[in-house]
Amino acid sequence: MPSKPYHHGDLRRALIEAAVEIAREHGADEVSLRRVARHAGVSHAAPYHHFPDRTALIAAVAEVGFRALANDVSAVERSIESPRERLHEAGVAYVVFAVSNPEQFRLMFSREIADSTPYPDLHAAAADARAGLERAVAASRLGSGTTSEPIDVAAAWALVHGLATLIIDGQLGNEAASPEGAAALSRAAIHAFWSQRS
Amino acid sequence: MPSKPYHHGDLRRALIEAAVEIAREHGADEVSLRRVARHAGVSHAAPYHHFPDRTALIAAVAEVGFRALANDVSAVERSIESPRERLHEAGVAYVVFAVSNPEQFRLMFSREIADSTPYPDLHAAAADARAGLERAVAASRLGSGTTSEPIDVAAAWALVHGLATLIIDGQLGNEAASPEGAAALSRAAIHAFWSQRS
DNA sequence: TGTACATCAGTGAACGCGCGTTCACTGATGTAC
DNA sequence: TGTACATCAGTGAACGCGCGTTCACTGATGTAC
Repeated sequence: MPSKPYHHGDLRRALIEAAVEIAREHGADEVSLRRVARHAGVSHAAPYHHFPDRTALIAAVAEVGFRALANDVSAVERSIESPRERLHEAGVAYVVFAVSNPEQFRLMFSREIADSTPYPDLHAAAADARAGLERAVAASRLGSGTTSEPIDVAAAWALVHGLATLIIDGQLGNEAASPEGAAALSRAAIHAFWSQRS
Repeated sequence: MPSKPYHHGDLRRALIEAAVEIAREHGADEVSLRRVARHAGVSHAAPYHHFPDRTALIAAVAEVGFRALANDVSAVERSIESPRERLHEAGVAYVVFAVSNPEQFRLMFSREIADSTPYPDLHAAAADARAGLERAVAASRLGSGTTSEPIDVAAAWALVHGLATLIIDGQLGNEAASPEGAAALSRAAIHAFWSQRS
């Protein structure tokens, strides 16, 4: 166990974790390759052996985030029976994830990787997360006979994404900034739309 | 009419317009004080006679944006009679504004000015825009007897803000990227939630 | 089991860049008398 | 109407900064024989 091994061992993973930590502590804007390398205790050129450029690192961080989000949403799916309730709680889980990991959430939707086609793994992870929401919408039969399903997915996604975005941008007050507050607020907002439906 | 007057005349306004143009053409991230000054044809130190720092310029740009948004939403208010319809179209106007001015919209909600207290004019403009939505929600009696009004405002805001954000981030497909497409999509999404209400 | 060698994963110096901000300055404008 | 002077709104040089990226390099590891 040498104190300073020349080879890191799993630098790729360490860099991603460092990026997540820097985002959490200093904001998503502060995630630079040099800073990430510094945080991981490695020279600033080392990351280039693992990522072709800065954007690739961001994409890897976002990928991890989408996998965690998909996981959180799926956990709800497995634990609740009523399809309607399941949709509601999947939405709450989405918002709670964002509020619990605001800077990672920002990274996941940052412009730099808005086009995920160069990053197939990221693309797949994002699609998985979205698929969870789609399943919940489909099972709950949110739409009437006249509304098509894609629009229902878009509407449901927009609601929870809007809640998440507004809360982490501080636009809905401080009470909503905690995971518990966010859950309560988003649950109430979801019910404001859906409570009177049959 | 000298070709290069030493004094600009209305540099403050010109700088704000330059910032809007740079955002539109190159993205909100590209708006720097030096670039804005360059675009306005003025030395890079000149802006400091009109704005104490970079953030103050961003705040001024956001203020203009919020005033335009409030104006668009209010225009709907005056032109539609049915309160329910009015709320829907106010929401559509919100999304259409965002899609028509995506980079300015981004600037309006950028983290740098998330706390608007140091910028009273910005704060007031943002409050005005929000008030328009609040009036529309109140008039439409969105909530039932059991849901309180603030949560209805939050829910309505979240829905349209989510639509706006997802569309300008390219997450809802290319058809939604045009103002017409965005209007159609957001109208459909709003109806997906509200069409079956009494 | 040992050795030669290819490959891999680091290092550290260097590049050029644009940025925000400060400073001493100067030209233009407005005002008091 | 003219003049002295304060104030205002520009200029351009300079500061230090962190960034992404490239490069020649070197230490460590793995593999063929």
